[in-house]
Amino acid sequence: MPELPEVEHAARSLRAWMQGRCIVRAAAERGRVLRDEDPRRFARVLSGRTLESVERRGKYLLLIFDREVGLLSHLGMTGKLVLREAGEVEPYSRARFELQGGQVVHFRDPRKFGRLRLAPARRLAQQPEIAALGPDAWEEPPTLRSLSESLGRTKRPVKLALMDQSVIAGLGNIQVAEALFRAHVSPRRRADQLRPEELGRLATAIRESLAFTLARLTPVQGDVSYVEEPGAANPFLIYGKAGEPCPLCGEKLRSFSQGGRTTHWCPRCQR
DNA sequence: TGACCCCTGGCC
DNA sequence: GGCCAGGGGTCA
Repeated sequence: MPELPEVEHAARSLRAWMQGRCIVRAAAERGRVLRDEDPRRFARVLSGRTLESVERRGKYLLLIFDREVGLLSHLGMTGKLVLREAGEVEPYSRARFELQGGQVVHFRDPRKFGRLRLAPARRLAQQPEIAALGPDAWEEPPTLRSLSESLGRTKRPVKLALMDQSVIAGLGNIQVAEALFRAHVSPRRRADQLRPEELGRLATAIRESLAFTLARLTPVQGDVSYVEEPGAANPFLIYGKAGEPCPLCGEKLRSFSQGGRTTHWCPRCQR
């Protein structure tokens, strides 16, 4: 369930698995993931192509095949790219790329919130969803200056502003909660009322939180395990830990709803 | 800005 | 059986 670190990891995995390899056959099921795209066209356009490059912008993947065919991908809530041997059945596989030599890369997505869309390679970056993104939180890390400009424009709570992909691209519910905790800033604070020292701490905290999560996702193996999956230990500082003691002060961590999503925080550390 | 929707599985 | 879930989009 991907935020920037998981998508970055997916990009690295794709490069390791597919870059320079010929897709003997591509296929996809008709339905939400492909939206209005015809699966027959998907198969026709991508079969026989070679993956040339994979880029990440925010939570989107931009794949380029043979310099001309582009594929825009978003993993949604439950999307994941996995490498399997030929003939293995992959549950919830919505699309697959059969590689020369027998392996298969599946776009697995139980909840079908993910997306795959063909577009001319040349115009991938101009697709509306990509053009609407703010600076990438990892490639163009936020600074005191960039945050004071982007957050200074909105009266929304800082939690919601940081979740807005047009403000900063790549952060989701977990990374925002973790970064605000690291910065000692309350998620309820009005974005335009943060003091310079708080913005500076927040810029650092965002980079640290992303680096922390990304470090746990490497190295690339045959399969990609997300940081938090059913049964896995929760590696985060406060996310998903409401009711447990704060790792810094021991106060009980809390959660509440903000913009329809759960926000985790420490009422004593975050002001 | 908030409500609701898209989907399915896992957990209590 | 009901609630929850890290994504985005639309509508009033």
